[in-house]
Amino acid sequence: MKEITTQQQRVLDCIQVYLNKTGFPPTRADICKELGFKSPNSAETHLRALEKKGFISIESGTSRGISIIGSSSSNVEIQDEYPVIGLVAAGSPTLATENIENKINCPNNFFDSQFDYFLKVKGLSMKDAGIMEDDLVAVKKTSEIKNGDIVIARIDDEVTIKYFKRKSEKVIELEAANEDYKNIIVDLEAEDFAIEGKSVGLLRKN
Amino acid sequence: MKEITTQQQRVLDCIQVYLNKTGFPPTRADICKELGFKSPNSAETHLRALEKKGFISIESGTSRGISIIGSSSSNVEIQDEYPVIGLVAAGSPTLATENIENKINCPNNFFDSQFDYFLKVKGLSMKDAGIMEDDLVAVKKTSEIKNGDIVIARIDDEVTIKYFKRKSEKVIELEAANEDYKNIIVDLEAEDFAIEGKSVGLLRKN
DNA sequence: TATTATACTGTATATATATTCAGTATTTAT
DNA sequence: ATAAATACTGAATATATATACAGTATAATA
Repeated sequence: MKEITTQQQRVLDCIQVYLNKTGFPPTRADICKELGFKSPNSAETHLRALEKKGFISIESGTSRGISIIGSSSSNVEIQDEYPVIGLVAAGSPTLATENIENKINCPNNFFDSQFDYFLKVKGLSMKDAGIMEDDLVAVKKTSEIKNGDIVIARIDDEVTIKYFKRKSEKVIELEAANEDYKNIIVDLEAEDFAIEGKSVGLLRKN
Repeated sequence: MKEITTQQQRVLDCIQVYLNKTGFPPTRADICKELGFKSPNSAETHLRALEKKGFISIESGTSRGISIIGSSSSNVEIQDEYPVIGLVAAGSPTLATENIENKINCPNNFFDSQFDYFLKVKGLSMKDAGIMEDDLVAVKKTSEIKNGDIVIARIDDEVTIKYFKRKSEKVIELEAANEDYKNIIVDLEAEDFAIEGKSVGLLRKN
């Protein structure tokens, strides 16, 4: 992407604003009116410059045939709705309607990794990892877990959030980040154990 | 919103698909071509029906002047761009371009209160409040502060994030949430003190 | 120094496009 | 039983719009 001049930026912004306001792109005349140009050719030449530099594409012979490249339809950021699920002591954090406390809109690339839902944390077992009561942990449903990951794990019917540490082929330690809580040793052969997902981010509303 | 017929739904879908593909709405002729109609009036009457039922709006006398109501542009939630500012030991966290590390898109009602920027935290002075190194604190520029609020304060040229506690008319205590750090007593008459804002939320990217 | 890019005004025009009018037919309410 | 809504074809037209052409002027580049 080449350099953009001040005037070209104004034209580009004008297109975006017009799109946000009306839902369709402006004509040359619309741009002139908005930016105070007196000739449609002023808009035309700026549009051609923006096209040449790769900021927009222009469909030839088409009214309002302007589209901003890397924006809107071919959206970089897609806004999605994510459910907030309460961390209940018993039972899996399922996405069933009755478990959904509310929903939060945020871009789907908001955290470094894709995620599936927010988990509302109860208790202070991960206090030293900076995870406090009522914090919303962004959970990605996955079983690809590394040592040191913060996981949402289920043992029998109990769900917890803890650090993951593999001790051996058949033993996993779930480590709390609070000395008041004790770690959990899981024998994979003796217990019903499952990884619900892992934390990829955190959100706190004061 | 009234009932929609099968054909009207096809036209509505066609508009959406065309928008996603090109970035601008279709003409009557475009719709005909896509759906196999042989007269532009076929599209016209469907469009008028969709308008009457409140699914779209049509700008009179305007080419491609169709916008889908309750979609994209007329979004209920407004997505905004917020700068991320590094917490530097010296100097105010100004919104000058050179201080902006990057930008984050999120809805403007994301936290319970409006905010102005994200502050990237350095150090662990607020560890026990669940604020860790590199966490992004959503800061609202305000001087309306209550005791117990987490504030971004400046003393002379040093900026810190601490709990706010008013000791007397002219003395304020800035309290750390980490026993390894000592609290700061500010004499308002002796020092150059300012509240840059307060924390209204937190964001952490793992 | 010549050339290219930027930044405009002003006029003109082919055509892309919305929109109306005249029909026909079927289905759904009243 | 009649009106209204749906679902089309087909033709006509006023105008909205892209786009080319003719200029002028300044700044940047080679």
